[in-house]
Parts: sequence; structure tokens; C-alpha cells
Amino acid sequence: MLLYQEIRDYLFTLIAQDKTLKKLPSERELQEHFNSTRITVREALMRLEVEGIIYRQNRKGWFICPPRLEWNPVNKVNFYQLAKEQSFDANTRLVSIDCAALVGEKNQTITSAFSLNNHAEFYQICRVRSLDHRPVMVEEIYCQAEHFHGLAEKELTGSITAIFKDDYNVNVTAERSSIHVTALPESVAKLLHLNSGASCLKIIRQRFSQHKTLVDYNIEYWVHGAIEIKVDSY
Amino acid sequence: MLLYQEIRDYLFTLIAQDKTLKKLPSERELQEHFNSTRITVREALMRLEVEGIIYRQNRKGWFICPPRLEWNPVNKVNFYQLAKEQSFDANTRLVSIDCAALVGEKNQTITSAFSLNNHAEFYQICRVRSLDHRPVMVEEIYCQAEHFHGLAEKELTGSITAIFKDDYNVNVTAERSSIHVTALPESVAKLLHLNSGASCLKIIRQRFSQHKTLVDYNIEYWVHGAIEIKVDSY
DNA sequence: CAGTGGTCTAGACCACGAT
DNA sequence: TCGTGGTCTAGACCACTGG
Repeated sequence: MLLYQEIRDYLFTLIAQDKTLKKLPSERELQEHFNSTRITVREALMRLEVEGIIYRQNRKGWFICPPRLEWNPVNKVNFYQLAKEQSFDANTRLVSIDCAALVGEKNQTITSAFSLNNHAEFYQICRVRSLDHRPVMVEEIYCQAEHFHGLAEKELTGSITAIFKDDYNVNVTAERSSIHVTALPESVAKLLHLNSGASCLKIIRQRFSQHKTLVDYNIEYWVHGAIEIKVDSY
Repeated sequence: MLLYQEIRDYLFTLIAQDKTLKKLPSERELQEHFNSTRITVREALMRLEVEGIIYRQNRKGWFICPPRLEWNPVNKVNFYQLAKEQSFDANTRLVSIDCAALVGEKNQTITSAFSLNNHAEFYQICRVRSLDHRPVMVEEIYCQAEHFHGLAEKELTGSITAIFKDDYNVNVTAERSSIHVTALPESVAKLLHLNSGASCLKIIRQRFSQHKTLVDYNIEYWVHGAIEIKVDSY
């Protein structure tokens, strides 16, 4: 039996047995307990991290993942309602809203999704969403400035879809999502108080109006271990 | 700038610049190139692994991930058709088929999904699917033995859905999928020639017949970096 | 056989968090 | 200030792959 496997199994059992446990012993305590080194202890911890059982907060320690939020990308349910149904305390923090043209190679994808050139101005909204005071998702929203004058003055911690509908008469009627696994980029990790390089689900959503035009382009980074996707089809 | 970040960026550029590159330099070569240690080099490699850019084959080296298969869990398209549309060479290998009662705690979930007790017999099929000769998915299929007599004698490398329909007159009409990120279990990793602990997408699919009864229970492990999920909704 | 990654030891210094 | 994780060094032996 490999040593890091033994440590992993020990911690796994520890977590399974004590449902009230929130935080793991420190790396140095574990090192001593197993007469080993930090490298080996960390190997075990990183396995559990990939499994979505624990996560780390930068220099604070290793914590046990609470239950996941179940999310159906097909149902257009809003975040608060979904969280409430599953007994989570949901919260949204507006990080920034800017209005500018999109430059740079990365943004090229976005402007061309709107079939626009580099001069078009976009609102860029960045928000952090939390469940039970744990930040679990960072969202970047891009939409055309000319269609949403005054958006920056709205209350942007709730449903953007509702604002589009009520204040601008734009209905989101269709949506295309693309989902894959990747690592948290540095900037996103910082907002989540996590380490860059942690595994995450990146969801790109393009939402379309009743006129079939692209309303907004969203990039969501979900903390690995905080979400479970459910899809029904008939 | 952190050293492992530098190494990561160096490799990232290397991969971006040479699209024909299949395999990375060895860990010891990189260690020498950067005047560093294997631990640090491996830190960089593991970041790229989490990002889904490279993967490793047990003791063979680090390889660059080919393009991902785009998959829509809502469309009931079969694997070969999907692969062909995206110019992949698809293949399925039957690993095992058994017929037995399901015992053990892990299997409890499965029997109860069928609303059956521990004595009910199930066919258990295990298959490995490859794209362009790279194993990318392990699939475990469970279905009630009494409904599919003689299943073990069928050709099981193609579409199971087609066999259900053509040979047993059972049509899959609805499906419920649950998707989350986790680590490859040891047994699955071995079948994929990968290391246990690598990040993967675990997809659990429950498929229902025209009579609303559960036809089969599938567990799929997709190699991280081999799949991208696309969902449309209206 | 030589070369690869897999695992492990025994340290070190640093930045940041909690107090 | 002290404890935490974050990063890094400089080795070691082993199991397995490939020629």
C-alpha cells in the first residue's frame, strides 16, 4: 500500500465519520502522524482535492467540501431560486462593471460571437456568487452597450435576465452552453480565495433573444466540488 | 515570477507553436533546462494536466491532448456517429460482461435505482471506448438480467440502445444524466493506461423505456481533456 | 539495458493569516 | 508573533517501458 494512499484513505474515513468536520489537520500535523514528509502528505491532499472532497483556501488550510449545488443547464431557473430550493443561503457580489471596447486576442472570440468588430462597446460585468458564505462561482457577462444604455446604474446583484426583460424588453428565449473542465485562472482564483490551478468547471453560455440575436455572452467558473450538473432529456 | 509558472508558460508556448508535437520532453530534461528539480517541474506539468492541455501515460511520459470530442447529452446520438461527424476514428473494446446479483454498498445505489432488492440479477457490461486509438472513456452498464436474456451472446461493441430496440423491443425514450468532476478510480485508470487520481468527468445516465421503467444504469468515466459538453435549450 | 515516470526523504525560506 | 500553506532544493530507490 502506498503511503500517500494510506494518508488519503485515513482522511477519507475521517471525513466520512465526522459529518460536522469543516477543516482538516494541518499538513505538518499529518506529516508527524504518519512519520512522513510534507510532499507525501500534500500528494494525498491533492488527490482528495481532485476527487472534489476537500478544497484549500490560500494559506488558511484544507477544508471539507459541503454538499454540491445541483444545477440543470436546460431549465432556465435563476440562481437564488435554485439555491433556495436546495436550502443554500445564496449571495451575489458585484465586483466590477465597465463599458469599453474589447481588445486582445482572448476577447476576439467574444466580439465575433456577436458578429461585431473590435470597435463595438460592451458592458463587462464581473460577479462572485456564494453559497452559505462560500464563494463558489465567478461570472463574467458581456453584452452590447448600445442595447442596454444605463445598465451600470441598475441593481446588478440579482437576475440579469430579469433586468433585460423588465427594463429593456429583451427576452432570453434560447441558450447555448459549452462545459468543460479546466484550471482556475489566477484572477478568478483570487476572487474565490482559492489557489490558481485548482480544478474547475468552465461554462460558456450564449443567450439569444426572441429575435434570435445574441443577448449576452457569459463565462462562469464553478469551483470544482461545488456543483453537480443534472440533465433530463426526452 | 514563480519558477513553475515559467516552466508552465514555456511548455504552453511550445505546445501552441508546434501543432504536430505529441510528446513533451522528459521531466529530467526539463529539470536540467531550467536548472531546477523534478518536484518543481512536476508542479508545472500537473498544472497543465489540470488545465486539460496535457495528460500522462503511466511511466511513458507526458503527451499533448488532441482536440476534444464535443458531446451533447440531450441529443441521443450514438458514439460512432458523433465521432465520425467530428472526424475521429472511434473504437470500442468489450472488457467484460457478467451476470450476477449486485452486492456491496456501492451497488446499493444501483439496485435501488431499479427499485429492486439485493437478490435481483444484473448484466454488468464494461467497455472501453477510444478516439484515434486513444482510450478516452470507460463505461459500466447495468441492466436487469430477466429483461435481456442472452445479452451476453450479442455483439456488444456497438450501440446497446440498438440491441435493446431491435432484439428486445425496448425503446429508450427518456434519459436522466448527472455530471460531475472527480478523480479516476484505480481500476478505471488502469483500463485507460492512465494514472489513478487524474481528473475526469463522471457521467451517470439513467435511461427509461416507453413504459417509463428504468432500462439501464450507466456510469461513464471520461478522460479529462477528451470531452466538451454542449447543451442547447429553448 | 538505459530511460521514463512514481514515490519518498529531509530539509529550507517565504508570504500571508489569525491573534 | 506564530502557525499555515506555497514554493523550492538535492538527492534517493523503485517499477515499468522501450529498444
